[in-house]
Amino acid sequence: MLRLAKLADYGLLIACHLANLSDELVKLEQVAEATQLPVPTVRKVMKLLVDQGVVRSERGMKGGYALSRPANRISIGEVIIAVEGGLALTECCLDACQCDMAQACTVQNNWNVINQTIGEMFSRITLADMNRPLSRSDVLKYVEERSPNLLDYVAVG
Amino acid sequence: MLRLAKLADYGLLIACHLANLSDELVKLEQVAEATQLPVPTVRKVMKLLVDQGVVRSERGMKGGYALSRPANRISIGEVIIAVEGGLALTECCLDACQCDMAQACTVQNNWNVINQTIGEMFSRITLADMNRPLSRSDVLKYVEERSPNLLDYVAVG
DNA sequence: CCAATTCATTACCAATTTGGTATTGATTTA
DNA sequence: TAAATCAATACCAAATTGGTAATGAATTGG
Repeated sequence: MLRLAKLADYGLLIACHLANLSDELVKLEQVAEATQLPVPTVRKVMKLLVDQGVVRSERGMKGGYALSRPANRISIGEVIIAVEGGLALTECCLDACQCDMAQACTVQNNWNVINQTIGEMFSRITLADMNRPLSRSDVLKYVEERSPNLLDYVAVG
Repeated sequence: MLRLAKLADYGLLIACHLANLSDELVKLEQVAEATQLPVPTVRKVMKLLVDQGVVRSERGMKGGYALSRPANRISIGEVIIAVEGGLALTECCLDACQCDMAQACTVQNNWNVINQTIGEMFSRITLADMNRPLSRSDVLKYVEERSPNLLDYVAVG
């Protein structure tokens, strides 16, 4: 139903791995071994994470990778967006609505609302959270614990 | 970030269209025209919807398609699953966890919890809901309005 | 200053997935 | 029996995606 690209999944795995090492710099190959992922793939994902400021890197003999912030200040949404490059459940209505049906745009707009709600949930779950078992009610808390102002921040319909 | 396949999007559009016609049988071509989708594509999606019991069909000269239940008793989750054939955000840990990292499976398990939460949200939003503008707080209600028992139904960690 | 190590960047490829098409068959109505 | 309409199968082309290879740039340490 909802698909998360493998690379995004990898990115999350990698980020959660880094989250367990605090500030220590780890080499690409170490990460690859720890996560059981191919080295070139880890390299690719790392680049994306570095580009988006989720991970910092240092070159040279003592170089390596580490999270650029504490794990509890990096959201999984940030990681996913970094790797997948954006968030969009549907494609229509992004630039200009080509479809004629007025009703279609109601549907599309509703999707956007749903999408944003999920996106906000993802922006509230951190890497630190992901490294300990989450219960279902934990997840719900992330949805519910938003400021009332935010609730209707996005005007619709 | 989260991608919904085009076909699933189409399926939703089609289902929402049918939802506006109550029990009236509509022909494939009419649906194609109304939704601005290619006829063969609509046919493909229809087949999936019929197979899963979301839509009923009748052959012959007075044949056509209609929802198999009232629009407020068909969830968008049902439609999406019908077209996409299942729900899975990630792939690991579906059959057997191949990865060594114990931590990896914590992450994967958390994903499952998140996935199920979203899935349940989708099972609470109906086609009828999708045909009127939803506000963000509406969406939240669907997440919150679950019985307390359900909350911790899925044991984790 | 040079060599070794490690990350950065670019370009590329192979394979799966996906959206879409065409054709032939089955069923109902008139 | 003929026309209309859905059903089913097989197929294709294009886009996406996961993964590879090779070369370049920066840092450390002798």
